[in-house]
Amino acid sequence: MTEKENYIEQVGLFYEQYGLPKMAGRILGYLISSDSDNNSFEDIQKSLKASKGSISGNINLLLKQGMIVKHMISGDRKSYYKMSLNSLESILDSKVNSVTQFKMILETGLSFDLNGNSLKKKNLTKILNYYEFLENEIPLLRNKWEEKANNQM
Amino acid sequence: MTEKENYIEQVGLFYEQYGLPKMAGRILGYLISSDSDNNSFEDIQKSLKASKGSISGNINLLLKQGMIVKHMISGDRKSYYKMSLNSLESILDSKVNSVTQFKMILETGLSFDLNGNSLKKKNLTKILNYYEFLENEIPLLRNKWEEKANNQM
DNA sequence: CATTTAGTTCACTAATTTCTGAACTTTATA
DNA sequence: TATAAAGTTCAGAAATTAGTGAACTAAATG
Repeated sequence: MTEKENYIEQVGLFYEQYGLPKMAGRILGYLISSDSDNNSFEDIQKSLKASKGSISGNINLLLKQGMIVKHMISGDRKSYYKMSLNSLESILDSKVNSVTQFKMILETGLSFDLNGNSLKKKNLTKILNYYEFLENEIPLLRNKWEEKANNQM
Repeated sequence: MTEKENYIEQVGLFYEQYGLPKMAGRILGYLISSDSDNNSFEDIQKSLKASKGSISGNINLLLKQGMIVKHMISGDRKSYYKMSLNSLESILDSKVNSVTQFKMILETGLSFDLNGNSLKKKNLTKILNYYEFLENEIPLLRNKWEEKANNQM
């Protein structure tokens, strides 16, 4: 196994921790370590020595999640893929989403606790406050990044 | 299925999205919606109608991840569990960790790209900057929360 | 219009993860 | 010292998820 192949496997394992199929992680590893932005389906499939079915499914998964983008080259009917830049802000957006979801879960759960003065309820309310804090702060972070990114251009 | 049982299943599904076993999520749902902080192994097992083995394994998983804590009651040899408060800050810490890991992955990946001036390299460097930004900002967020939490007491 | 190319779909298989239940350990009580 | 209680461990079963490969669609080319 070359050093690069080994790297690609590591990226696969890294993303597996976060719930993606290993193959999707390998595709990201391939895109990160490749020499160009023009990575065709075929390049990816041959490099990763996997079936067309698996590459197709995982590419579409990554597209749906906004982690990669597809682009075409005129006069060429292959599809090309690269890491997505526009997903940077959306990473924080989706974070806000899950924070909001969890807040709702906590609120619903607390509504089952009839004994309103319990220590338990107080503690969970603290957790609720924390998620509310994050819900407010993350969009500020998003703005801060956008400003910074604009200034750099 | 009672409304509460239904809630517990929903929490199970919510956490499954984030890579926990459904049963671990159900345990969290049970702890959130229960009337007290003193939830014994037996309470949990009987409520969730699952095997002792599964409850044991999943409780220990949640303990290891710092999502719940165990406490004892004197004169009683059962173990009791509740949601963990001290994990609030550690949520952000572990976020920093994974950001740092991903930064390393990007850096390693870029080192395979020999064509140093490519557009691709420039774009990935932007992603790298973003993760660097997060790596710096998240600890500030942690501090801000700590201050706020201290003032509230 | 036949052929090639690029990729998708899907039934089946393989791999992995989770759950169960019975045997076991450890500590407490009669 | 037997019995009980509380939880752990682990082999095997069940369920879920991922990957393969062959048949298929759609678009482009000869």
